[in-house]
Amino acid sequence: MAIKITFPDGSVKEYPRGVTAAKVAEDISSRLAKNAVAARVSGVLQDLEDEIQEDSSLEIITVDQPEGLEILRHSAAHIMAEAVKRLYPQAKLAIGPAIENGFYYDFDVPEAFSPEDLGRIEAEMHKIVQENQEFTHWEVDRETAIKEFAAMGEDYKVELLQEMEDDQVSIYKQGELVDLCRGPHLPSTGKLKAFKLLNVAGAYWRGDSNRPMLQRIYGTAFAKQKDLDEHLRRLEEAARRDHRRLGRELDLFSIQEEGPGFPFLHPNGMVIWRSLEDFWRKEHRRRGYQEVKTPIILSESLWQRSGHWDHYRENMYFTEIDERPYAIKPMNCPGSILLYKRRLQSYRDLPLRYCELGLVHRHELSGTLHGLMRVRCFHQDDAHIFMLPSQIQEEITGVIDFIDYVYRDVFGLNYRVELSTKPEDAMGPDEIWETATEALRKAVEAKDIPYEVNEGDGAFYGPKLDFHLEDCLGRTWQCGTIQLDFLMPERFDLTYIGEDGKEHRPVMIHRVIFGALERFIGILIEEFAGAFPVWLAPVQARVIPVGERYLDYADQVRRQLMEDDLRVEIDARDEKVGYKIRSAQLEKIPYMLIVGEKEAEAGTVSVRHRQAGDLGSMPVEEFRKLLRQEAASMALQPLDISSVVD
RNA sequence: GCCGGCGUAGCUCAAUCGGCAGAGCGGCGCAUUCGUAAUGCGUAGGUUAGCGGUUCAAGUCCGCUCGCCGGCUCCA
Repeated sequence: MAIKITFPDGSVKEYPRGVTAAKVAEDISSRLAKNAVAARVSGVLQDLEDEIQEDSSLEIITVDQPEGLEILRHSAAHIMAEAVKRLYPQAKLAIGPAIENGFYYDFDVPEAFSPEDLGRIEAEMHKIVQENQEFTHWEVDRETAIKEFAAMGEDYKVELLQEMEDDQVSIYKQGELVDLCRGPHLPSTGKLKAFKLLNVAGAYWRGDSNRPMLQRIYGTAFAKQKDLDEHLRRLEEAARRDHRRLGRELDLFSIQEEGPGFPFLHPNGMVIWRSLEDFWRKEHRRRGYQEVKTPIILSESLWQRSGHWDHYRENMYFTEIDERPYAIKPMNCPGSILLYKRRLQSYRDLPLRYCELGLVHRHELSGTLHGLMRVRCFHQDDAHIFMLPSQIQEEITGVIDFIDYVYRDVFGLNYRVELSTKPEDAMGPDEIWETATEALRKAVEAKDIPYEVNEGDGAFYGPKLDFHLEDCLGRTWQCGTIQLDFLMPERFDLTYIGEDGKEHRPVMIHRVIFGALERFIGILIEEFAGAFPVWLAPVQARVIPVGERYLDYADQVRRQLMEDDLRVEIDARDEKVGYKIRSAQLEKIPYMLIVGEKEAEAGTVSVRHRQAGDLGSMPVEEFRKLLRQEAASMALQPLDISSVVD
């Protein structure tokens, strides 16, 4: 009895019924068989050793494919679990998935793993690989599975099984390890060549801080040792662009023991800050925003009215003035709302766009603080748009375009969008949430921007579109957000006078572009690895006189450049040129201007760029134009001299 | 907040079994006046995160507190 197997290229071949994908792969080429990790049979991923009983399409999945690598990593997690069970028989298994760049497995063990334990576990894994144990699997009905896992003391697996809806579940076994798993897996443990355990961390069972804390071991695995080495090298490189390290090395900011989560901006960091702020102001002005400033401390009663008291109190700081209770603002919206309410508003004046670089304070859990990325006080580039219901779409779209312009066009950053929906602890009725959520959804979809839905992650007053940026290790941070709010206007009884002379209820958008200046600067530091484009660079050019005799000329050059507000300084230290260049390079200063006898006589500077190297000499005036233009255009790459226009 | 790890000079790191706290870089001083990634010599710099304990003796061992790092939870 033969069955027909259709391959991805459309070709069809006959094989005996019950043939395995492994045999088919072997039939095609021994090389394919060697790299194969699983098969996709009629669209479903399965093991290579599973028998194929009917006419099917077949794709052999190899380790070179993303799915193949994922299977490899998932199998690595199982091998790690087996190693852990051998060394710590009392360990209970929780879950162990493949993740981006690796895998993890959560264990419940009486004592936490130490970093040294990882070495032992890794060594045991190597043994298991050596033993080349086969991965086998079978189906069993759920009730039986529950009994069996209960007998093994695998309480977490039992809990998972109890919540599953399928009648039949799939069980995998390799060596001594029996695990509840959908698969597929490698044919055998010997296929795992390149892996490494990276670190161990606590993780709550099911991500719930009320449940037990388990021990999570993270590891990574690749098809080849070369790929693993490359990945480890990238991790090291990423550590070098960590904004906390660069922040110290480039003297941009610091966080002192006296104020955990409260960053200090140094003179160099402040230059970046001011450049961003100038850019921010200019861009808002031309989009019809009006800048405001609202107080940092406001009466507690305001926060009760806004709902923060009920929904956000845990994150707030409080104080008392003249025996009356006040709160330090965690958000800027109530302040903007008070400004809106200060007078009667006409429909003619809407949309009213108030923007504010507002300093907010939030009590974040100590364990979550992270350099500039998560702090306890930060400046939001906030704005509140008060508008007619008919203006919702256009305003949302305007903000989406604004964010896209800033992220992509200006900074060259890639971002990911999430639509965050109603949280559990939310104000207002479901219908309003639905209306608001749909309005946001409609706006992103109209822009054809891909997005994921982040269920239950909205603000307590409204759903939001969140814009995430990546740091050097690929961790994502929420930066921009657009929140649509029907509820605050209600609570504060906001109104505008409509065409009909009657009072109507406006709708609000709360939005940020950078998110927080602090976080955005953190992202930029890592994105540029500290080598900021000229418009942001704390020092744009450093004049390096080759000897003391040329200090006067160096100063003349500096003055000339400073006339255009360029940030230039002189390295007047009594050191050799090579030394001064090295220091400027390490400080990642975009341009170095070497001046000596020749330059002083000709009125030129010898230009060196931090990446391009020696660019030869040019008249000071020409360099001035180049630098001015590079700064003004917010160029991400150095300009070519020939492109500079007068 | 929770789990684990870590904390020595401004920075990077040494200090054997519990036995005199050190080096390089950076800083400062002197010499040198130099042409595209490190000139030489000298010198200052420490409550070994803090508090308590064990010991003849603690950077080292124990306890507590603080901070940092990696995760989890949470969020701009």
